[in-house]
Amino acid sequence: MDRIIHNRGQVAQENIDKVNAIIEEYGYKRNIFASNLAFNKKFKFAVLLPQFSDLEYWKIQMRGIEKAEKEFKPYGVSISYYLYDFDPVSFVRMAQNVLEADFDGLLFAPIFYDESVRFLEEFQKKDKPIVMIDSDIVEPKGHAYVGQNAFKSGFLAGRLTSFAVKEQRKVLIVKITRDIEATSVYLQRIDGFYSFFRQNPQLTHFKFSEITINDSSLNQLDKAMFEGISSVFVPNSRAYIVAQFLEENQINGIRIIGYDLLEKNIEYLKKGVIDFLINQKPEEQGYSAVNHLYKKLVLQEAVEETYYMPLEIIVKENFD
Amino acid sequence: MDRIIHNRGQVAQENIDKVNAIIEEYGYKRNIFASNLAFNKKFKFAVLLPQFSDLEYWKIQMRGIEKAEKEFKPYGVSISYYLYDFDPVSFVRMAQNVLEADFDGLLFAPIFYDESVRFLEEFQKKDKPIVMIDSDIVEPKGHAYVGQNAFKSGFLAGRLTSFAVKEQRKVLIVKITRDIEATSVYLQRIDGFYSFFRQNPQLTHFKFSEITINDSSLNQLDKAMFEGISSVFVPNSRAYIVAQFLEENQINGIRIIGYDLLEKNIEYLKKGVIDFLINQKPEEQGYSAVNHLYKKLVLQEAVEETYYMPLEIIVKENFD
DNA sequence: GTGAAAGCGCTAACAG
DNA sequence: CTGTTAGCGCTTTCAC
Repeated sequence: MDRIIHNRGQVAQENIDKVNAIIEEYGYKRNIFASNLAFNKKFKFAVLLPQFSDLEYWKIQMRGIEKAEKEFKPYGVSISYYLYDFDPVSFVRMAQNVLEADFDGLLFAPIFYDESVRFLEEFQKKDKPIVMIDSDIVEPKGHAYVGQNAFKSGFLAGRLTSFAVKEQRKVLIVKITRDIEATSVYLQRIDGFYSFFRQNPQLTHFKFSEITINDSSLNQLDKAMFEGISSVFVPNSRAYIVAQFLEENQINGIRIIGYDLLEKNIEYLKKGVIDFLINQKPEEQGYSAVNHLYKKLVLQEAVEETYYMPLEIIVKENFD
Repeated sequence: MDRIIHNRGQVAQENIDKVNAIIEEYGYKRNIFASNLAFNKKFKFAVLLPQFSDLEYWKIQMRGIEKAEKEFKPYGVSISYYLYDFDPVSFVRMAQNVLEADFDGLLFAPIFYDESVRFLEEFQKKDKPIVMIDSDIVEPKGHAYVGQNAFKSGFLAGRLTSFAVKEQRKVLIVKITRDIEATSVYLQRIDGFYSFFRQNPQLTHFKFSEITINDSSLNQLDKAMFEGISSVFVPNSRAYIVAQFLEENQINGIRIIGYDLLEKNIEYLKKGVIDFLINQKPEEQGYSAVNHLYKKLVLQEAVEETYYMPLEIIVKENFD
C-alpha cells in the first residue's frame, strides 16, 4: 500500500494503474493523523530577521510568526530565531550561522539586497524550501514570497488622495529615509502613486512636489514646506512624523496618507490628523510565511509560491 | 495518564496536584495525531441556509463553508446541507429535518426571526454547539456568532461619504427592499450612518433624504430623485441597481457607497460608477463559522463566542 | 522486488 | 477506583 503511494517500485505503468484503481476508484484518502503519528518527524525552521526591539513593524511580523509557531508546535514544528542588528555586517554573520545549522525550511527578509542574494544562493544549495517576506528578490528564483505589492499600494494611495473633488489640490510627497541604506519599497510606492494620476488624466487639479528628510531628527521639517499644501503622502511607515509636526504647529486641514498600523500612526489616525493608512498586514505576513512552510513540509500540500497581501484601507472608523 | 487529563477520579486535590506536576512541570503536550487517531470519531455538522441559486451573497458564504469542509474532511468532519427556499415555510420544514437528525454541531443564519428563535430554542436542548452567521439573535444566548457589526459598518459608510471636503453635499439614502420580509441589517446600518454625522457635527454641509423602492422592478427609480444629489448610500448589497440607473441615464458625478462584492457591484466599481463597497467578507464568514465548530469539537480548543468580521473598504484600486 | 511486523502516542474498554 | 491492553492507520524496517 505505502509503496503504491510512494512508488518504491519503478514499474511506472503498474503504478499508474494502481494509483488510478485505488486512489480514484475507491476514493482512498490518506489518514493524516496516522500518517503524522507514524512519520513522527520534527520540522525545524530558521527565521532570519532584523532585531525588532525598536522596529515596531518587525515586532508585528514576529507576532504573526510566533502565533504560527504556537499553532503548529503540536504538529512537530519548531522555529529557531536568528535576529540581527540592523546593519549588513550583523546580517551576514547571522546568515552564516543559519547556513551552518541544519534546517528543513527558511524564512527571511532580504533587507540588505546584495548580502541577501549571496545568502539566498548559498542556502538554495541545500534544496530546502525558502519563503521571503516583506520584499522580494527576483533573481535567483526558486523561493516563495509573502508580502506586499508595493507599486499597487502606491497606486491605491493615489486614489485615496484623489477623493477631494473639484478643488485645486497641492500634494506633497515626504520621503523620510533612514541612515542605513537598505532594500526599500518606498520608491515603488511613489511610482505607483504617480502612475495613478497618469492613468486618470481627468484629475487635472493636482500638483505635486517632493521633499526628503532624514529620520533621525524632526527639526528638518518647517512650516514653509506645508504652505498651500492640501495633501501629504508619506510612502513609508513614518507618517506620524509629519502628523506630529502639523499638530504641534497647529496646521489643520491637510490630509495625510501613510502606511502601516504603527502605534504612533494609529494615535494620529484616531485623533483625525492622519486620514488614511494602508495596511500591509505584517502580522498576517509572518503567519502566512510560516504557514506556507508548514503546508509544504508537514502537510505536503501544493502551495502558491507568491502571496500578495491584500491592501487594506484603514480609516479611524474601521480600525480595531 | 488519560484519567489524569480526563480526571476519571473524583479526588480533586490529587488531580490538581497531578495536573500541576505533569502538565506544567514536565511540559506535557497531548499529541494531537495520536489522540485523534485513537479517538477515531467522526463529526457531523448541519448547515441550514437559504438556497443560494440566485442569491449571490449566500453563494459566497457557501464557498467559504465548502472550503472549510474540504480542509477539515481529513480530520473527520462532514457536513450535511439543508438549503431552504427563501420563505419561512420552507425554512421551518428544513429546520425540522435538522432537529430530527443527529448532529455534533450546527451552523445557521437566522433569516426569519421568529421561526429562527423557535428553532434555536429547540436545538439548544441537544446541548451541541451552534454558530450563527450573517446576523445574530440576542436572546436566547448560548451560541456563537460570526458576522458583521452592522451599526459600525454604517458608521464607516458615513466617513466614506464625508470625504468630499467643504462643498455642500446632498446625500440620498436608497432603501431597496425585498418582497419577503426577513431579518434585515440595513436599518442598523442607516442608524450607524446618521450616527457618524451626529458625532461629527463639524460636518455641517451635509443634507439627507431617503427613498424606498422594491427590488422587483427597476422603473421605480426616476431622474428627479437624483436632482442635486451628490452622494448615494445604499445600505444593502443592491447598489448596482442605482449604479445601473445612473449609468443608463448618463447622470455623472454622483458618488455611490454600497455593500458587498457581488459581481454586478464589482462591475460598476471597476467602471468607476460605484466608489466604495464595504465588504463583510462572506466567504471568510462561512469559513470561520465551520472553523469555529472544528476548533471547538475536534481540537477541543477554547474559542471566542463572537467574531465580528473586519470592515473592509474596497475601491477600484484594491479589489482583486 | 514484496510481505510481515513493530511501533508512533493516545483512547476506550475491560479486568481486577 | 486503578492497571492493563488492544488497536486506530500509517511509516519504516527487516526478513524473505
